[in-house]
Amino acid sequence: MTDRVDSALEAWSDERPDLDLSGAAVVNRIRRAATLIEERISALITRHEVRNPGDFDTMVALRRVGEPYELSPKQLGEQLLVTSAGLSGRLDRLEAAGMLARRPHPFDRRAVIVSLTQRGQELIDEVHAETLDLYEIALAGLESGDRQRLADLLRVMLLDLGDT
Amino acid sequence: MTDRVDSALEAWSDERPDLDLSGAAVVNRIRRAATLIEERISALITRHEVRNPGDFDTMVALRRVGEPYELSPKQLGEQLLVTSAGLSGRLDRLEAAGMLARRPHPFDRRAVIVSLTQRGQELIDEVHAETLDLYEIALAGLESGDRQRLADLLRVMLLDLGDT
DNA sequence: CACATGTCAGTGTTACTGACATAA
DNA sequence: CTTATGTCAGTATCACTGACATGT
Repeated sequence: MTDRVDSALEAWSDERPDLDLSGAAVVNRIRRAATLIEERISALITRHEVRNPGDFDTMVALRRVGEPYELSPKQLGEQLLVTSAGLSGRLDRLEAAGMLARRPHPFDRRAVIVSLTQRGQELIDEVHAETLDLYEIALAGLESGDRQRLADLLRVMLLDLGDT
Repeated sequence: MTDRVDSALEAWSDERPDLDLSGAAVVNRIRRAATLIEERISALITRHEVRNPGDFDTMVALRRVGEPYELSPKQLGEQLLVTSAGLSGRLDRLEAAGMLARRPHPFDRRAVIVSLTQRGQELIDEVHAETLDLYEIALAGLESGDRQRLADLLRVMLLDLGDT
């Protein structure tokens, strides 16, 4: 069986037979797989009242710290690599959707504490479960040993790409 | 050695030890690798007068058809999955940058023929060569057999994801 | 006074929707 | 008249920059 990357590379090698495309065969598959998975995740998220992937990531960051699911906008911005103003906008949307709450910091009156609401926690866990299901669909054709091999090969790549 | 996906999954399994994250270990690496590669490609493109990845893809579509590197906006839009108005904007930018030219269709006076200029062709080939170099860097840690294995495993995934 | 935190207003980017001019 | 092609104007989305209010 041939996938779309096979077809695309074939078209290229007709046009440029001088090039070695073995690297492209790997990297383009990675890019294509990421695109397809992201499409599905995006569709999945959209079904859950939080349209924007960035907003969703913001909730994930809060969920990941564990009880009591609280961070300052400052900390969130650093984790998410978003400017303070950009983050402010995300928080506005998420607060309006009832996914998180802002309250004043008890001692530092400049600061704010952002916390995931009950509803926000539930949504994250729900989406997360659905995401794992989606991954299982994507990996259905690979047995456990294949998965491990794939993960190991990809780790080598990531380390080469400077993923600390 | 551990990459960022290892760290992230470890944090998650602290918080949710009930979940099986072996699928996430694979898929998140694919997503992360795609992100890192796309960052580098984006940086590479930006150095070449065509800032926007979509504009670049438009040029690639023209390059790929081979001599004389011509398509109609209609055909381009279908290939690139962009609306006609959206494509029109891309063509405006690329034409202004001297990368392509529009001329009237000889018989159909509604239609237009878009062609890659000499400069556009050179730019595509240059960027393409640099992209292949970039892929080599990403794959430096994998020998030829590993690459083949990786490509094969990813093909299985893509076919499962419905990549025709 | 210098620095930190968070928000707001205005801007830039890019593609979309819907309307339109022209032609087949 | 219906359909096709391409363009234009206006809109939406989202984050950024820079300015600002407040507080340490």
